[in-house]
Amino acid sequence: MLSYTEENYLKALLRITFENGSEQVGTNELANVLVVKPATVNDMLKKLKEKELVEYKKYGKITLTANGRKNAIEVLRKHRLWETFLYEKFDFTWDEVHEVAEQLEHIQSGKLIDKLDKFLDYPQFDPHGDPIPNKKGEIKVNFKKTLSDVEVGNSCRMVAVKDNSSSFLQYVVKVGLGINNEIKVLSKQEYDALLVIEVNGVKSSVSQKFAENIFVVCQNCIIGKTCSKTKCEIEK
Amino acid sequence: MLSYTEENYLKALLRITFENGSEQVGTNELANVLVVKPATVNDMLKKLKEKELVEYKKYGKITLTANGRKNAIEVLRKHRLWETFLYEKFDFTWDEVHEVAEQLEHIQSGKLIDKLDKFLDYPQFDPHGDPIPNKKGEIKVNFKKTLSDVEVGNSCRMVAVKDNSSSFLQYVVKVGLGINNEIKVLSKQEYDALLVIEVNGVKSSVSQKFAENIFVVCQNCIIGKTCSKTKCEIEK
DNA sequence: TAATAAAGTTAGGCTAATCTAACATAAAAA
DNA sequence: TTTTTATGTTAGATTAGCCTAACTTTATTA
Repeated sequence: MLSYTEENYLKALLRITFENGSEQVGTNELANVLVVKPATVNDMLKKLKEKELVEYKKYGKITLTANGRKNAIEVLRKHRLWETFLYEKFDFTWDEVHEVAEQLEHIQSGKLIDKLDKFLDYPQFDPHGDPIPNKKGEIKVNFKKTLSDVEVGNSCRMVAVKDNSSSFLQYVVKVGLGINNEIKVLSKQEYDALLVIEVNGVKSSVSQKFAENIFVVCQNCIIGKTCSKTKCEIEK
Repeated sequence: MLSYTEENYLKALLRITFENGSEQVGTNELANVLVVKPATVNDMLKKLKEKELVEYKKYGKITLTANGRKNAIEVLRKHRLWETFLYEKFDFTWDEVHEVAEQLEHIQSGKLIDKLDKFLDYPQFDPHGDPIPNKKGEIKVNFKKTLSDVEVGNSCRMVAVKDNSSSFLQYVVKVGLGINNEIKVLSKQEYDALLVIEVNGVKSSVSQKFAENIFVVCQNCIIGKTCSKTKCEIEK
């Protein structure tokens, strides 16, 4: 059984791994994320190494073991399921869910999580558009890509906007776009990256600048299988 | 902000208070309930006294202050709301809810509890038939009375049985009784305490022995206002 | 009422998780 | 390649919550 604190260390390691697109994590980096001193991280690392949850050598980088990763993903799964629950069932806003989910993610009960998952009808993404690991520990890819990262021929789903100016938002509406809309990228101009997209059967042309301000997720890849940080190798 | 452990001490004090029908709690008693050593309780008591959550003198008895009681009731409220949630929404059984609620009761979020309360439609009793304190901290009485404790002319609600033998349970069914049924006590024979009760409009006679094996709650009294442990002063 | 038992307290120790301050190593820059 | 900076480590201390063992006070009972 892992302590509340140990779980947080593993979760932070996983998060950094995702953000960096690399398995290698530094002591200071981890200390920053957890808001503790590097010395503290060092102590904990010894314990986690002892328990075979991380691998690291003196002055080297930290990586999660398979078992450490499994535990971290389990915590992440709980966190994101609870966020989804709070958002959908209890009218919490985007900014409110995180803090409470930080606490709820440590509740120990397999049955509770299974029931929660079922209750929410097995959601794949949390309210922030981040993917929820499934029971097997598989995670759909979501690197906070923008529409401009999507390859020609592929589809994605809009989850958020980067620019919140009203002029931009009005433009978004005009194109017929909204949260959760499926967007297919039909073509991309080589010269200026002008995109032709299709939303609800309607085709539109949008500039690169526009595309860079639309956050999307691609729902078809599992981390570690076919996707990298910048490129998403979908076969639909 | 109270720690997880401090909350548990306060909750245990409140629980003992209810069970004893007295505000006076002993160190060993508390240690037994919390499954720690008396010395540990002693240490914690100093801290709780310092924070003005309990009152006690050396070698004396422990009592909750108004503030300590308020905090304890808040934890109890959360515990019982979560039990109700697990039971009603997630198909947990009676025996499963407690362990998980022990964890959930420490989640800090006023909004969460308000929404939970609303989501469950402001329940007054948890799955065990124990009363859920309302937002103001008022608790409806429930001393795990049996049907034989109910005064003539009063009504109560069946919440459990004491005897689990099949012969008894078959008798219960025959009388038309079940969990959550409203029971009105119409009369009581002085000589042998034979009761005439009414359930769903049907009158039956039951023996004292039978009545002593039916747990009921009376839903109309607030602790500290009109009720004592053995007698429930209802004005309906 | 004196002896015994029960209840409560104190002192000293342990572990998990944190800190500061000083030190060691690796990486970057001059 | 040497110096400087960034990164990582160690030692020693602190706090919360727990323990055991020895002691003190209160309650019980012979």
